[in-house]
Amino acid sequence: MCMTTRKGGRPKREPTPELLSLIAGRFRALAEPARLAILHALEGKELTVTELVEATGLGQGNLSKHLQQLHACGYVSRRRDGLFVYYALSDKDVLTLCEIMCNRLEHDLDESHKIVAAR
Amino acid sequence: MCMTTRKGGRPKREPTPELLSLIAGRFRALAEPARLAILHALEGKELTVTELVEATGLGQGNLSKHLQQLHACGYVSRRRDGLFVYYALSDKDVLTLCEIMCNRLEHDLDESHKIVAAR
DNA sequence: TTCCTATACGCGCGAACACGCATATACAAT
DNA sequence: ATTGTATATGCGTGTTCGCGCGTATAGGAA
Repeated sequence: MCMTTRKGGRPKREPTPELLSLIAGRFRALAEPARLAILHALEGKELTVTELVEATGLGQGNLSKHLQQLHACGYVSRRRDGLFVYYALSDKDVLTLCEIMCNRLEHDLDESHKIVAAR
Repeated sequence: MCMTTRKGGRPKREPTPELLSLIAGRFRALAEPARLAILHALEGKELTVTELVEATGLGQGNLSKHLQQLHACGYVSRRRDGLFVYYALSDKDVLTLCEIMCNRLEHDLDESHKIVAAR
């Protein structure tokens, strides 16, 4: 894990329960298909809530709540322009996280397929 | 996100709801302080369930269930030796994921601290 | 066999959460 | 002011999930 050995012999921070909860909360924000769909829709472009409603098929109220969570975790940024609020990805790490997870999934699904194919 | 543009102009796979659910499920397995504590305890060494009970302070039954989830996602591996079952990290990516998340958290907390200190 | 230890599993409760719906707020236009 | 549009927020409900407790299963020792 990340919080054990800091390179260079610096003080190793044992993960307190509070720290673990914070990290878990960040993962939890990504543990929902609807929010992943939002992040995917925002890849590359900046979108308003209404555009996100169309892109994801979610209800407006529901979508707005998901956006609050993503914003609270710092995954997306908000910009108001008149009536519209534009959301955009504010963290490039989140794409890396999803990519790693996706590669893992691909790998595992390939293995499952091999097992089925091998019989 | 990972499932949009495949380098080399290969067919871009639009994320189906099922795929998003699978990815979300993988993140959800990491969205729990208890499971993060387990992964942290397993870093570097292989431990039995009883050792993990001592290391994490979790109840045995509860811990066993968490281990099932981590195993189902492929994060940990199992090895039986007599009465004991040894668990170990089976995926190096999970450490990368936690490290990225931890760095994000550090960065955000630093910014929060700056805001407090600047006033 | 019987007994003991280690691990897994089933049940019930309470908390957290996603969703739909209604309503409130923010801003622009007239 | 009023009206309309865009976004946010509160409520009620159903579901998921973490946890504690008891019990079942697996394996070893006597």
